[in-house]
Amino acid sequence: MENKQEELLKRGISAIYPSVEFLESKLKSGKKLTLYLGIDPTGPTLHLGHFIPIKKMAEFQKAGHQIIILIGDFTAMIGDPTDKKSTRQPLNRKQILNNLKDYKKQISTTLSFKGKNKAKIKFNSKWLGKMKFEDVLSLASNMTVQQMLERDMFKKRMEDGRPVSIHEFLYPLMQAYDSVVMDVDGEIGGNDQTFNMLCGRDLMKTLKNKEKFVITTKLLEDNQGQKMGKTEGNMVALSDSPDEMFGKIMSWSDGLIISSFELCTNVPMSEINQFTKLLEQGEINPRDLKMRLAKEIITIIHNENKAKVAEQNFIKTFQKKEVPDQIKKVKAGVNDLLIDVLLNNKVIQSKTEFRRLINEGAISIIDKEEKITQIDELARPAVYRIGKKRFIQIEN
RNA sequence: GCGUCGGUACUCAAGUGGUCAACGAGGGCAGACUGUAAAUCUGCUGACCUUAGGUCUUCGGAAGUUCGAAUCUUCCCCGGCGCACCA
Repeated sequence: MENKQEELLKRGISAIYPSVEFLESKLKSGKKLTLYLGIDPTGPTLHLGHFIPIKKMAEFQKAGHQIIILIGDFTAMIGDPTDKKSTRQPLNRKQILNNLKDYKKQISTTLSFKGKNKAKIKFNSKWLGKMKFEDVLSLASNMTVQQMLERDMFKKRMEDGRPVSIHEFLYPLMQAYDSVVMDVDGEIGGNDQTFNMLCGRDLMKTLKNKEKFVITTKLLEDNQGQKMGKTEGNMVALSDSPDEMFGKIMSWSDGLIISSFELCTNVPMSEINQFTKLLEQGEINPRDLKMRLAKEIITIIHNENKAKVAEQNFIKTFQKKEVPDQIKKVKAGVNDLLIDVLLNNKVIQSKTEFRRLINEGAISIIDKEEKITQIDELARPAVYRIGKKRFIQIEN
């Protein structure tokens, strides 16, 4: 029991405000706490970065606390300025609704939306969308420009002579107001959200005289502190197939292994510490550890069986250089050109890309180990490999 | 409102009349190497073609000057900075 609490308050945690002791006393009181995680539906898929706080939420849920997932369908229209160098393109309502369509499905593998203590989903357009301008004004009077300017990224943009819009100033305020309306005890989020979440803490104190606690989770980063962003291409999306996840995780740099184990799996910390030692002493091949990592993550997001299958596929495809079990199959006419078939099926972006790939010797027929060198190559029934990762089976 | 500087490809960022499909960096793609990687090295990275070449479309928008414009002119849109305005 004591152990669980320690896990809850330490594992994957970056900081706790106002203090760890404060939260501990809250937990000890035995009261059921309400805490929330805000997600802005800025894209259709959630990724591993979202997963980390979600997983932490799940731990609290298991401990009997009330969990709220707040979909920032209103705030998403403005866009969180965090980490953005320039003003974000506002999203329209339709795009937002489309984005959040599958969120619940993607989250439900981790959090429970069923049973006694089910997680709730709320939308902040419900209250933010109804505010009158005067409501906004009185809310805005609780925060100063100076407070906003404390934000590095605003400061930096000003120094660089880049625009900072008023509506972006309002973003942290809106997020802060979410806390107040929902009257939560605490909030969880990635440590890049610290500023926004602390604004909520301040506002809660001002308006409700209540101490909201804030838990920030660590971000995925390698041992050199390099942040793993979704722009880096290998960010695992929660909607990825097990095979895709496995491949992506295996291509992570080794430095990411330990922190990923801590943040994304349920492997006990004692075991993870053991891994650290083994790695340092070179007594274990990082590849094997990564395979374990991939399996653990896929088990949580999908299930154990799928994780095993994904592992088998990976071994088959990459270690033994065989073709994966499930590849895209496409029908083609006898006289169709390969270039057209690939283009029509969006395996390649343009004919020019095809030419490039051919020049690079990247396209080949698997069985015959034959490289395609002609642009007017016919689409023969065979399994083609394009580069390392793309496969397509053409049938007549 | 006045003045001034600026808006360049996925991102950042050079270029200021022809040698510009546009230097460089990041990202992406491909090849070599490997542990599947990462790092490193090499090549590619607007589109279309009969491909060491050609054609077309791009440098905020529109019109113009010119044999020729991302580069010059005019107007417009959008931003930064300074000044003014502060009823």
